[in-house]
Amino acid sequence: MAEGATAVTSKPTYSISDLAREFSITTRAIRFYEDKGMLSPARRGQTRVYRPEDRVRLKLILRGKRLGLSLEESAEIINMYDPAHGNVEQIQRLLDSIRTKRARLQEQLQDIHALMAELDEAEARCLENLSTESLNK
Amino acid sequence: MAEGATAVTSKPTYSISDLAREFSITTRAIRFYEDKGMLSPARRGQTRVYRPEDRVRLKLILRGKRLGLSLEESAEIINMYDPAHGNVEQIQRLLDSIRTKRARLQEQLQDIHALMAELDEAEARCLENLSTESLNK
DNA sequence: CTTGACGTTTACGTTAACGTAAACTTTTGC
DNA sequence: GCAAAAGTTTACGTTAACGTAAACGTCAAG
Repeated sequence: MAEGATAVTSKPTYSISDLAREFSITTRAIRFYEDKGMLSPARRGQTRVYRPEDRVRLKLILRGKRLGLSLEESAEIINMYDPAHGNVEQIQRLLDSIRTKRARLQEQLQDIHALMAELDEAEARCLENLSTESLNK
Repeated sequence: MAEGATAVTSKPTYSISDLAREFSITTRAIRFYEDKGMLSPARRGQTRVYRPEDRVRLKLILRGKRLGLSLEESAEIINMYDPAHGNVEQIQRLLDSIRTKRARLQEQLQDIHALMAELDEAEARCLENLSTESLNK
């Protein structure tokens, strides 16, 4: 089961270690995300069978991690993609959390730009030091 | 000691709770950062006295947190601001880690833009649902 | 037919980043 | 001058996010 494709015409499936390899994580982590209700792969007997939608969800989880989100926060975001969300109040609260997330992302953008500028300076100082260092030889 | 300024002409100082209030964290957290070697405020007797440089360091720590960095990663970045870094090898390794950090920040930028786009879509779907919902009344 | 690669569940261990509490001293407002 | 507020150290508790290990099933290859 090196490649998960059953037929080129149908949707591909993946084993747990396929996904683990692709994203450089452990199978333990993937099962952990399932325990947390963030993944619910199909089963062939006992064995987990992942479909493209599961793979996308996993990608979203990992993107969240790269952004420093907790699994719970990622779960919240992923649930935003869901079909319908019942009543008006629920939708309002969803809108709220969307806007809150956006605000936090804006903050992160500022932080990243600031930090990048400082990395530039630090790099410049390094190069400076390297050149003066070579003069001492 | 409501305001930390001893004299307007000299550099201001801050108590631990001044900083805790300003950044909405606990004094426990601040002492914890000190335990980790990330802060080393002056002392007046037993009492910690923070100077502007300490405050800046704290800001850098918190910015790191917003970006999902571990305290260790933040410490590494903060140390990049230090005066001289000895020999050429050290500087080379510093340059390496600067470039690695930059790459990770670029990743984060991509992730943020992607996520923001998806938040836009999610918001649109919400508003859509709200309008169709109101028709059902 | 057994070995090895892959899968499963269950459960205890670990690390980071603090929270919480106790027990005590020091400073400050009135 | 004394209670309340703020400071200190020491130490155990907690949560998230897995790691690690045990103990077992399954199936294709040699």
